[in-house]
Amino acid sequence: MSAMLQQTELIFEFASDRVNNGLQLDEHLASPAVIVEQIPHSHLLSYSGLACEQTHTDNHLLTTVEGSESGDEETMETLVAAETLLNMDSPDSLSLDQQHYTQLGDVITLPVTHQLTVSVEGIVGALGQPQWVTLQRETVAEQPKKRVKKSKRPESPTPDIIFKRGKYSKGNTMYLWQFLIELLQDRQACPRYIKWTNRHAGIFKLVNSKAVARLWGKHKNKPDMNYETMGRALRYYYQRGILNKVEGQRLVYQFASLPKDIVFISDDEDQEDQANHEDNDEEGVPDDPEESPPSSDQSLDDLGSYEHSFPPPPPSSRPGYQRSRQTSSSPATAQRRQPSPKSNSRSPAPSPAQCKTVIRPPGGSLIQQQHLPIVSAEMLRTLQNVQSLQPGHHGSVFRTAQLLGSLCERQAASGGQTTSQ
DNA sequence: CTTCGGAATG
DNA sequence: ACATTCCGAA
Repeated sequence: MSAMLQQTELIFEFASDRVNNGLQLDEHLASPAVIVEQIPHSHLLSYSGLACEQTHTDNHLLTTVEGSESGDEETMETLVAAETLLNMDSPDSLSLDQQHYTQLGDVITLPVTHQLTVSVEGIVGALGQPQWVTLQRETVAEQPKKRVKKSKRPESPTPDIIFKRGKYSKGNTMYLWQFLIELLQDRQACPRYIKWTNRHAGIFKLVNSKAVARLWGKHKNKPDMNYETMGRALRYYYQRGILNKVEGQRLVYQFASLPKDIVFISDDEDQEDQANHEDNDEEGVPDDPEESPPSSDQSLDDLGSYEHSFPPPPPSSRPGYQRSRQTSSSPATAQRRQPSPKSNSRSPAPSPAQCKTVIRPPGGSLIQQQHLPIVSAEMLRTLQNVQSLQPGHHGSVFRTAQLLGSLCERQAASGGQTTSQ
């Protein structure tokens, strides 16, 4: 009983959480969250849908604009205008926590989040830890009651995500990798600007690096952000074991370790393209132009509200991660960093690996704008996904082999390994 | 154009 | 710590 409950709660929870970073959409989500408490899923969704309608407009706009803009800068004007609008009504991903929540009714939202968080977190006992890390820490050993040290990393990047009102603290303290993950879960960006090329392996491609960079810049309020700059940040991730580069393919990177519970949007089982064909990444998705020259972007409005949150520790199945925590918490599984001047032995940053990001299913998510939300199925799926996610730990640096390995692992794991559960 | 790191800076 | 900027070099 409690188990079920928790899951449900979680889901809701992240719905609200997600809001925070919602690039463009957020408010709607918040509302739902509130409702959640009182109502069961279906209702929740319905509500969300309603909420969505409002913002829907913006989203639409955004989408359109971005789509056209993505290809070239010529559309700058349009883009700018769009952005402006966006900003006006929805501060993209930035500070939704405070403002939005407040406006909407933080009272409600906050409580909900808080509660959930507490429940989940409480178990884990992670006080200042980022959601993702939370699990890991616990598993690892975490020196449980050692919050004595808390002072150590009080301000950590995503420390208070949970307890605080939302996830990322007020400003938008989302790391780039987090942002990317979110994007990958965002219907608006996912297939179009960024997409999984092999979800199991954590490999993704920045189709339209420019657009992604722009979004990132928007998020950080750095108008001048560009792929080159963002790329540098990305490169730093290699050393930190957060990302790896998939060589051969151009804008393709791989999460060294990816969250156990990411829910992938779009595609159902995905077309894992291993690395056989080097460059055929698109297929599977029927209609995305991606980088197609023609500017006719059909972008409809999928809008994407991505929700993400941390998963609760499944009650019945506690994730006993098998993660080798050799170096304490190194996410990257002790990957060797070539230079590694300093020995590792510390990985403060929340690595994606441990994080549990749960996303919402696709479908309609809350932002269905026009259509009414229906989500029973989705809910189920989400749950299932959450439970059945696999370990995909370590993604090493190198592609093909790794990929295959991952696949194998996955399969094997599903067969009997267990790890995750 | 993309990719890679070093270096300085916030 | 985590980027952002700038930069010379593949």
